[in-house]
Amino acid sequence: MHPDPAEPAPLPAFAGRVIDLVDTIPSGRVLSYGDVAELLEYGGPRQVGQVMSRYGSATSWWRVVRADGRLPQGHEAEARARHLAEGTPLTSRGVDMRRARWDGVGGS
DNA sequence: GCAATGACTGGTA
DNA sequence: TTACCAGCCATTG
Repeated sequence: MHPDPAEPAPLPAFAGRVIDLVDTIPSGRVLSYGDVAELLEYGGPRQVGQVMSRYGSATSWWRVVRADGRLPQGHEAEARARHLAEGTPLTSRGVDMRRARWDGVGGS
């Protein structure tokens, strides 16, 4: 293989997968951090959170929430506004996981 | 190479 | 119901 000198994005392998998957989440649906790690068959929820913290701004980060439906720590208000605009099922706590959780396959 | 970090999770009190 | 604790594991310093 030839090393490509024009590679400005030395992203960690995991980061690229996370961003790609998050970008695939349909509007109005969400995944938990643990779900993302499980679908990627790699790492864990903490690793997904770290990727979002660093590179999340480049994708629909608000569609990734905590397993209990709470919004990302430190971005609750902003995420909430995004979900309201997309029509995501919400509860008083955050996202209604029973209705908004995406299975990663397209099944409603 | 080693130690600490973190947009987490599930279980227990 | 809420609050706290230990485990988790790639990435970063």
